[in-house]
Amino acid sequence: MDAMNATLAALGTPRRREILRLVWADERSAGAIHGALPDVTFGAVSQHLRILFDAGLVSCRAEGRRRFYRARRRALGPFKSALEAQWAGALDRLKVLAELEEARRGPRAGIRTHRRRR
Amino acid sequence: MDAMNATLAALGTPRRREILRLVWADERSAGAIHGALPDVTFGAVSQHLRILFDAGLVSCRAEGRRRFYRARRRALGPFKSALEAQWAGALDRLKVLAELEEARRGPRAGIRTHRRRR
DNA sequence: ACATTATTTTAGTAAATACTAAATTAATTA
DNA sequence: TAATTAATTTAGTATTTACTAAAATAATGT
Repeated sequence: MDAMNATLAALGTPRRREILRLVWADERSAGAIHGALPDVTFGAVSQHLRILFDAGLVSCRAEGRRRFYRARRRALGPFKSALEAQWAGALDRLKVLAELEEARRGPRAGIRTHRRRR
Repeated sequence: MDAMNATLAALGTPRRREILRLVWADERSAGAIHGALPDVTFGAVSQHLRILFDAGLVSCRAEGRRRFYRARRRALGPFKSALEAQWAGALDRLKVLAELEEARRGPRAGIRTHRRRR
């Protein structure tokens, strides 16, 4: 997969754009990112971070047991301004929430799925 | 779904970017687009065209029984230059083919799926 | 060593997606 | 009118994806 495909695939979901936004201005630990996204598990956040990292859209700095992520704004090139423009609107956060709700998929929180071996 | 989400979701697959490229410089009929994509059915192309149209990334002009599609380059804003840059490379067509092959999903051509009522 | 904390990875599930083949719609032509 | 052509839409399937919960990994602290 070339860089363009990885970039556009990674940016193709509202969830990952929300994560990218959280690490846009400052770096944040994976746990802090998860804390800002109350409707998703830590595991899911970690998976999205990996996709963003593999696409080269975020950097990762280990410090102790934490890992700090930060948007690689230069790597986003022409997409940088488009994302910033969208995030500029004051009511945008509400739109993003509605959009996330609309775009949700997969099992819902609290639904029991399966049990793993002990 | 806001415009940004529709745009990035539509651009998120190599197949739709390939279609967009085909209608980048000149308009083409749906059939001509299908003709340039030998590994996909006309129906699948039509579905992709609808997604691109709904996202506002292509325009559609009916003439007789044909429909001519064309990229709405202005609507692509900051993505325009990124796409053009990727398409500029001479060997890019080969890369796109490899990428499409890698990204293929769904039933393969020739596999019998089901039979509809007569 | 053991427990705690932070994160990743794995295994499994539900939903979305990309696709095919067939049916349908619509415009043109015989 | 019926046949032909161009395209869309529908119904059904396989694959991918986004997710959860649990297990595993890794660093730190006791």
